[in-house]
Amino acid sequence: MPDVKHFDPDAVLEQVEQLFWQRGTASTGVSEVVAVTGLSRSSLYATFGGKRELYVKALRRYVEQRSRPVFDRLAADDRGLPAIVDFFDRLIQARCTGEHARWGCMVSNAHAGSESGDPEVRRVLDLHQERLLTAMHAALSKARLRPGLDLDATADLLTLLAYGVNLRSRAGADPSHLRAAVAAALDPLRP
Amino acid sequence: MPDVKHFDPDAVLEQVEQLFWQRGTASTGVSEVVAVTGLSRSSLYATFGGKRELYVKALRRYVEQRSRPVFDRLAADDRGLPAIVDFFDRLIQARCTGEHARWGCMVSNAHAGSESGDPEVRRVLDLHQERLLTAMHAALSKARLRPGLDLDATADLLTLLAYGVNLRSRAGADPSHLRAAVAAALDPLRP
DNA sequence: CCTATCTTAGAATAATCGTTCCAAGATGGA
DNA sequence: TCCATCTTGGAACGATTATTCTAAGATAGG
Repeated sequence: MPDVKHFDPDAVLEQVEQLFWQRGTASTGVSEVVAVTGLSRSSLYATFGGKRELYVKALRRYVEQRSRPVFDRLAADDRGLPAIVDFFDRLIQARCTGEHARWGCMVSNAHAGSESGDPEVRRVLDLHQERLLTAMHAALSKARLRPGLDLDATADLLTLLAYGVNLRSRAGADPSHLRAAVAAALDPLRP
Repeated sequence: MPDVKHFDPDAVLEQVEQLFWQRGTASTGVSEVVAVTGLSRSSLYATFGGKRELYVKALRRYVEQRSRPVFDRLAADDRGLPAIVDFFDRLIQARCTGEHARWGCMVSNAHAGSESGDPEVRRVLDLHQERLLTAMHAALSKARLRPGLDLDATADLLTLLAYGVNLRSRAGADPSHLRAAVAAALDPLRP
């Protein structure tokens, strides 16, 4: 039997994900990927393909490993509006402090870059959007809300708000302002 | 007296602005700038400096020539909520149809890219944000609103919503969904 | 221990990057 | 018309880009 890989592909993919997340794909060279991962170019290309495929795989990993658990928690939370408040609190916390502060959201970043022209990337963006929308809708449907409220439109609104938070947090937005804006969106929903 | 320029610098800057707006700075080469403008590299560098300064100048032009008039109109509109409805209608129209459809907003795009790390770029982003916030606040302050509403927080919310619209429009978001989301944000403001 | 088969390190590739340079061309006051 | 002074076209620059290739190293069944 032949030789086996001398590294864990998913651990490497996580490093690559963080690199592309923080700095984008267009302004990150393969040399930097090599430097960060410690892999040789041969191993990199043999395992993941070219730079484009590497980026798509890293983006997919972000959606599955980072976004998915958060969306699932939101969808499964039965508390109603507090579930949504919690979602935004955690979002703002993650975007403004800690390890990934001021990195924004990798998917939101992909929207604005030239990578969004790639059909394969676009499909990942749409998947992300649809999942967030669905989770938000589920959480909303379990809340006691002001009568006559349009659930679909409100879910759309809160989803767009999340994208706005992601974007502005990258430019150093004040977390307390972000929290106040979220409160302004959620307060009028109450009966 | 020496020779004079054989071109109109602002007309060229507009072409460059559109190039960077649509494709971003990291994935647009100086060769493409040369190709689109018809200028020689000498003239380009003598007039605008290097690529970075060219991008910043193009971004500044966007903020002054594209955003500013729209924000001014919003701030000067005395109709109250209809002024804000109008702002978002025009925004969604511009982002989803016509000449610049699916380009997003150059400033929003800059948020997500690596260019947002540049302090000079950051200052332009902050200026844009502050102007939009101020205009939104002015328009809100002239509206008949539900009592007890937090004007500052609501202005923050609507500003973030605009960024969300900008982002999602680039990925082909359905304009009618965007309009419904905006309506969901504005409806509960009414008394 | 041998060897078929894979992985690895790193040199080499051609293309493109942003920038500079120089000679030729254009300008308008003297 | 002459000329000092700027602009212009385009070649040239070294650095960096993504990708490929080759030779050496590692592996595990026979």
